[in-house]
Parts: sequence; structure tokens; C-alpha cells
Amino acid sequence: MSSMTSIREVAERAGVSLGTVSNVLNRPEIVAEETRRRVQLVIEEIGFVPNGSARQLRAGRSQHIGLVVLDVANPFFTEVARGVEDAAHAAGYVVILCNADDSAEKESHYLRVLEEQRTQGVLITPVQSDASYLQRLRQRGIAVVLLDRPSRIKDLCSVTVDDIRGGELATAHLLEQGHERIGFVHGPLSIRQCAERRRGMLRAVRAAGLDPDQVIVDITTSAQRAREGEESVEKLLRARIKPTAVFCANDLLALGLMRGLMKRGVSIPGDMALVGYDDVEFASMLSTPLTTIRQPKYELGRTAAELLLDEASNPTSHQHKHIVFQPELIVRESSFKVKEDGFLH
Amino acid sequence: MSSMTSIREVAERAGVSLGTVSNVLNRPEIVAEETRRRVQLVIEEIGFVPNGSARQLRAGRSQHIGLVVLDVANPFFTEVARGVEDAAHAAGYVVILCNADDSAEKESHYLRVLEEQRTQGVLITPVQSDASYLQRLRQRGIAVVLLDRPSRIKDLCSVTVDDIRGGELATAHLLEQGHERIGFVHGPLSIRQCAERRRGMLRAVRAAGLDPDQVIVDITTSAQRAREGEESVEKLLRARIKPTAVFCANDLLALGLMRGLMKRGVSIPGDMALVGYDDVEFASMLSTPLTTIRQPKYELGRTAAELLLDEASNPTSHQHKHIVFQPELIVRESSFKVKEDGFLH
DNA sequence: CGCGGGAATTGAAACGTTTCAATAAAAGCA
DNA sequence: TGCTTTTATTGAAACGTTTCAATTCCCGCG
Repeated sequence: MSSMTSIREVAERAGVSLGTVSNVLNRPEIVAEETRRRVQLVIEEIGFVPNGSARQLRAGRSQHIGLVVLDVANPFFTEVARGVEDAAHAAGYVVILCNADDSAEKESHYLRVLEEQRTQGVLITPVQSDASYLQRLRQRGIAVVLLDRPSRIKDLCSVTVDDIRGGELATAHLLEQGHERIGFVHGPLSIRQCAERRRGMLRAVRAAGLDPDQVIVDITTSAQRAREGEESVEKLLRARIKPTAVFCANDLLALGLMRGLMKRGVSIPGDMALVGYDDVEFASMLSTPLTTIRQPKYELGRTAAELLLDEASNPTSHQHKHIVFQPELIVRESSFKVKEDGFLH
Repeated sequence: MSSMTSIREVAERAGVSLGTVSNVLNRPEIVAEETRRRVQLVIEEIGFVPNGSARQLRAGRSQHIGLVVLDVANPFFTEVARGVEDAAHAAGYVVILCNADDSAEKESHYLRVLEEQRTQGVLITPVQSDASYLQRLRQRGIAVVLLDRPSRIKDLCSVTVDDIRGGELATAHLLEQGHERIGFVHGPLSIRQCAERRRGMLRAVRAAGLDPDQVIVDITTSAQRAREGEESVEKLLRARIKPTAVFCANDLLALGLMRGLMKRGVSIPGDMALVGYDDVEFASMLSTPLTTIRQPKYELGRTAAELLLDEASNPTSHQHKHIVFQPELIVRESSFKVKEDGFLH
């Protein structure tokens, strides 16, 4: 029953040729009214669903786009994913969401799969700085857009938020509040965002006429999640220079760090000021509302998807673009200044 | 250059037949040492990557499993997704994560795509109560496992958490704290979870010898996100019976509701006690840590994926199972009792 | 009445694999 | 040496579409 359910069966039952059924499916307007009806009836009747693999094989390309994120559990990326999905869905494409889970191995695995599937395009925030694999995809005719990562490679679209500026905003704010020793909790510096935000810090520190080596205390974590944030409290409190403020490379780290500090009775912002990054949904709702750098997450995803779709549909006329959004400082209680009178201001 | 990059080109360059190349790819052990090496060299050289569509067409089935969730932006589902992904990845399968976004239309769309792709199986938390579409998938030989939703249909695996019990735990806890009028903020009751949690409430209320109509104040939202939670504050405060406590069908709703209440100066738990559902990561870190019902999210996903893979690989010997996990009440400050002395206990 | 032209349909080739029966080559044995 | 096994390789068919040149049919026009 369900065994032989191809276009051929439809054709036989409707008494037409394969080609006609295909036409009913793809260009119904060119087939005669009555024939079309008859074929459609049979399709309904036997519940025929075209085989995507066969279609793709013939077309040489699928109607999918791949989205490879660093960590699906990070609200930042799910918000980006919503943007991507909306744009893709509107254009009739399907998004395959792949979770690299901060692992280069998983990233490669998924890219390989997307390549095998002859995907229309790939949106990616690479784990690996090595972009040679991406070049390969491009050579195979798969459009690639870098998400939240500037492209070293010129002939690649990218959509980013100015991370240097973000780091600068956060740091300038803390310096202004009178902090002179600032911890920076971040994932591996091989991750572009981390490196750039750090550069922003340097810029702000120098602009204030201070020596970065005296101000910044680096704390590197293996991944950028709450767990790692909590674990880094130890290192923070034992640092050679004792910071009075911390800047975290994302809100999850900040969340974890906050939990860790509270457990140890370190008050925020009294004993330690805290600034996060991303402005995820819960940032404003924490026990101490979190000062953070807001990024236009949804727009980031949406814009990236639009660029990708443009490149995929007009491969020749397409112009590569590098779109940069601006981050915004959102000041909340976690970085308020504590005056001599002991009150927050 | 990249135009003709099929198994055929590899065969020609290596001076062997198509079949041999295929063997090198799939059963390398049966091909002679030297031939294998030669073929592999050519593969490296021209960067050959097999065409997944052709493979799938031939095999009649892809190596993917689809995961359809209600809302990727909900941390509950991303945690489930991690569980699914780990199990699938370990077994060599790829997960296609689809976001139904609480919309029946998107859900249908994705299911259709998964059907066209001749996916191995589908893991789903259906938006629609109508399961006829799922039956169709099954008839086409696509394994289906219901995620976090009991199966009306007998011959379907399902992995759930006892939602009735969850609702009961939450409600009993609030009753115990002395609350006699309790708001229940939830998405459409057509969503199974909502309906079941409500049944749990009824059970608890009746067990306490009270009349549900006098105790429960229903507030239905269009979706179960923070935004909708915040919007429902209005309705809550203007309800005919004024509640002293609220139970939210998930933590995102609770998050939004908390924000809304705070904006209006309603103190938690003093003026209004609050209980959420899911125990997402940030629940313990909110301005008032949230009492909630914990679900084993990761295990849920993992177990579901394992059942699916079992069904997909042993379609005949497979036994359908219905696994039910137990929820757990986590008491935090948002539901503490306020004694006459004005302090929390 | 014959002919040109448009509309509808057809049939076969092609997309890139895998599979499997058939063949070829090598090795073992008497 | 000739015959049987074993081991390696081959070639063709099949998977389910789409495409496009070729064919059929019908209509209107001169």
C-alpha cells in the first residue's frame, strides 16, 4: 500500500504520463483544467507526497538553509534563530538548525552534512577561526554568511555587531563609576567576539589614561555558560590584582557569576559591580538587575538570512555586504555606584 | 571544476568502476588495499563529497530525525533538544530542529517537509491536538515519538512528565501556605500540558475540601512567553475573585508576570505568591527566586530520542513504550508564607 | 478542403548513488 | 597442468523526480 507511492502510481491511476503529473505539481497553469483536477484527486486519494531527495537530486540543490550556532541553549542564539527562521519561512525556505555546542568537531560534522545535502546556503558563527572549510563550501556553490563574526575573507557577506564598541561601552561605564581594576570573564580568545570585546576594553582603558596591565584581569573559561561563570568566581577572588568590577562576555556567564558571588556573600554592586553582554530576556529580572550591552539579536538573524537568500537566488549579480549593527549600553542596578553614604546611586 | 564532481569523476581519475568507488565509501574492507588507497587519494585531491540526496533516494530514507518543538526560545525546549541531540549524534544521526513557534500552520509545514525528506523519525510536541497527521507519517514508515505529551493513540511511543501531578504539587503547596484564591495563567487549554496541569489543580483543590470554582481563576494567554505573562497582570488584578497567589504554566510566563507585578508595586510573595513550571536555569536567580516544578528536561529528550532510534532500527521487534517521569516541587522565596510579623518564613 | 499554429500531453534522458549478479583474476589443490 | 575456490572488480538496473524536444490533437482561416 504505502510501498509504491511515487509519481508513477499517480500517473497510472489518473491515466496520464509522468510528465503531466509533474506539471500538475510544479506548473499547474499549463495543464488543462480537467486533467489537473483528475490528477489532484488521485494525489489526495492515495496521499501522495513527493520525494524530496529525488527532487533535490534532479534540481542539484535543496530548498534548505543551514544555521549553525555555537549553543542553542543560549537565549542570544535562539533569538537570532527566530529572525533567521522568519525571513527564511517567508521566502519558502526551511531552516536546519544545527547546534555546534562549542565544539569544533560537531561544527565540522554539521558543515559536512550541510555540504552533502547540497544546501542552498549556510549561516554560521564559526567556532574555529580557520575558515578554509567555509571557502570550500563556497566553491561548491553554497552561499555562506557569517553571523556575528566579521569576515576576514573579503568575498563573504557578514552581519555583525560592533564588538569592539561594545567592550568599550561596558568598560568606559565601569571606569566612570570609579572602578580601576576590572575582571574580564570570557571564553577562549580564539572566539572572535571575546577578542574584540577585549580590544574594546583596551581602548577604553587607554582613553582614560590608564595602563591596561594594571586594570584588566583576564579570566578565561572553557565555554560561555552559566556553569562556567559560576566556576570562575574562585579565580576572580584569588586574582593577583583584586578587581572591584567584572565584565562578562555574555549574560549567561554573568548569571552564573552572580550566583557564585551571592553564595559567597559578595554583594552586587557593593562589593563587586557586574556588567554582562547580550541583554537576554531575563537580564532585567535578576535578583540584581543586570547592566549589559544590548544587541539587536532578531534583526541580526533576519538581516543575515536576507543576505543569504539574495546571494543564493542571484549568485551572479549579488554584492557582498558587511553590515554592522551598533550595540547599546543598558545600565541597571548591578553596576550602580555605591557612594560613601552606603546607598546606591 | 566544481561542476562535475560525482562518484563517476572519482572513478575515471582512479581508473576504476563506479561500484568500486562506492565500495571504498561504504565497505572499505572488501576492496583491495592498493585500490582503496588510490581511490581515497583521488577523493582527497578533488575534494569529493558524496551527494546526500542521491544516497537518500537510493536508500529510500535519510539519516535524519526531525525534532519539532513548540518554541525554540523557551529554555525548556533547548534543554530537551540537547538531550535529543546527544543521543542522536552518538548514533550517527543528524537532528533537524524545527520551530513550530506555537503555530499549527508552521507545524504542518515542517511535518510536511520532514515527510518529503523521508526522515527516519520525528520527535514532536504537537501544537494541534488532532493527531491524524502523525498517523499518516507512521503509515509512511516514519517513526513518531510524542515528546512531553501523552499519546491518545496507543501505538505510539511517548515520553512525558506527569503534568497532572505537577499541577497538583504546585497547587497543594499554595493551599498549604494558606492561599484560597489562586490564579492560573496558561496558554490555550487545547495544549495538553495546560489542560493536565489544570486537572492537577482541581484534584488538589478538591482534596483540600474546597470548591474549584471558588478557588481557581483562569487566565488564558495566546502564547506562553514572558511577554504574554506580563500582559496578563492586568487581567489578574481585575479578576472577579482576587487571587493571593498565581500558578503559571511555565517559567517564562512567571518571569513576565513577575516583571508586571513589580512594575505595579505588587510585592512577591507578600501581596502575591508565585509558582512557575519547568525550573529553567534562571529561575533561582530572579529578583525573587522562583518556586517552580522541576522537570527532567535533558533526560526527557534523551530518552525520547533513544526510543525513536530503537523504533527506526528495529521496526518489527520494537515495543511501544510510554515513559512517564515524575516532576518535583522546588520551593523558593516566591511562595514563602508571610507571617503576621511581616517576615518571610 | 487543406494547412498552419497553438495547446496539451508524452516519453526518454538525466540527476548521483547503491546493490547485486556476473565476470575476471588469482590462488589452492591434486 | 587443469580444475575448483576465493577474492576483486565490473556493469547495469533502480531509486523518484524534472525537463524538454517531439508528438498529437484541435481549431480557425484562406
